[in-house]
Amino acid sequence: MPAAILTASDGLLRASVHQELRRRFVTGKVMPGTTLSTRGIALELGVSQMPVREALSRLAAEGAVEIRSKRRIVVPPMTEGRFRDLLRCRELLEPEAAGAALEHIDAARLKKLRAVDDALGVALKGGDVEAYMERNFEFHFLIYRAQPRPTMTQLIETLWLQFGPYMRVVYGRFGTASLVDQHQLAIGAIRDGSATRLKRAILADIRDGMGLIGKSGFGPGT
Amino acid sequence: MPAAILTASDGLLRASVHQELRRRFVTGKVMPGTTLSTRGIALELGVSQMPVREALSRLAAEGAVEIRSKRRIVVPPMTEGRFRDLLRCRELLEPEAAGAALEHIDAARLKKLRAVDDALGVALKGGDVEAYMERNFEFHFLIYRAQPRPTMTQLIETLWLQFGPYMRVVYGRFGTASLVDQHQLAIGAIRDGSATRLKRAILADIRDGMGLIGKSGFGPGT
DNA sequence: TCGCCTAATCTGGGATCGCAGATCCTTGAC
DNA sequence: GTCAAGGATCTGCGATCCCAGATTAGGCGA
Repeated sequence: MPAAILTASDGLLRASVHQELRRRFVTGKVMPGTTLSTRGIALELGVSQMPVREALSRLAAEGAVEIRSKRRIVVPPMTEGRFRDLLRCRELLEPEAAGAALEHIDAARLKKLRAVDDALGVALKGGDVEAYMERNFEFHFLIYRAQPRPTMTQLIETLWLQFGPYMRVVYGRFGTASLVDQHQLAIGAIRDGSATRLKRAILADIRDGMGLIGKSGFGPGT
Repeated sequence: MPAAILTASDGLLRASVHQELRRRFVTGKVMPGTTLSTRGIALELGVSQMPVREALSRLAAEGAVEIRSKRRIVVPPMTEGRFRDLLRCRELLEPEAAGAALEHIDAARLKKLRAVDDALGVALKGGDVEAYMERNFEFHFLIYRAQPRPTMTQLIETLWLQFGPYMRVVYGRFGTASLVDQHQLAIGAIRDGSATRLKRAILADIRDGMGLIGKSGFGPGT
């Protein structure tokens, strides 16, 4: 049952596939430890194996999937070491990106940010994990992508690609109820044009996730 | 004339091809504006188009090559905006990576660093641009890779992948004579275990390159 | 001699085929 | 009932084929 048939109308088929898989990763629609197969995804998406192969190859390059020995493509389980590593990179890059983006956030984008944050709040209260992750992704990258230059944003995306599946597990285990909406602070900082406060809000938001992780631990089931 | 025939003995052919192309980029063996062809590289490396395609696809994902419209894969020319963007990321990540790596650099690695720096000094004096770039890459990543966790190093590698071709142009235009060997300061800082001085040395080394760029400009020929 | 149009060629992208190896399930022996 | 062995099957990877489109060069007309 092809849930989402991709067509070549978008241009490059491989790009569509990559985009679709990427979306699934950052929004936590795949779980760590899952094994993926080119043929399976190809069937599901209604395309040939070829574009799927190249998309998975790219995801492997970005560290989102791991190609074990042969014949097995898995979403790597999170370990404490890898988690700390990724977190350190996020703490380094994301506040910086937000600070650089600040001056490029116009009124229209700020309005969109508020709208996304509203939707995020609803998902948060309702305990809708998937919606929360989608909105959260949208919120952060609305900020980062405001920068005219994309390099740093691309680096951050590869980090989210690796975090996504694991965050989904953590949220699924603990729910989103205990999350504080740090985004309000970010919006306030943007409104006031304060880079310092914006950076601090982003940092706090990142570390909020870490709080949950600390309670969760890194069992083999993750 | 197949300068380097790759065989599947290494394991995955696509990985070998990717590695080989990657090496060419970071050491500046390809020039900005060059067009690459899958068939051409496949012939040169003695492999089929397929591994080359996937390798180029990965390089495109990493920003090292650009797939224009259709039928053209080019090494993107450097622009001032892109350059500043990449530079900012390097300034942010590389000193941090070096600082984190410091405690993991043992005597053996330090000895290797000195050896590489010696070879680098020879290349610098002799004006051998290619050798200089190879040694320079080796030097930096001997430090960064000392970290037990690879994420930050991988991010930095994608930056070098984009810088490499352009640095080659700059060095080719101005020579390496005017470069100061900042690496001695780095080695001294490592010997003394001073993270602060190490970070400063790395930052200075990065900005040294920028000095040349400032004199070079971003003509359409780049 | 110059310019435009067309055809041949070369490109990348997708589909399909074949292979080697790993996994898994069945079946048979104890 | 249990366990192991062997085959069937499914996997990813590389090779090859084919197609649409873009580039280019050559030829024809003015």
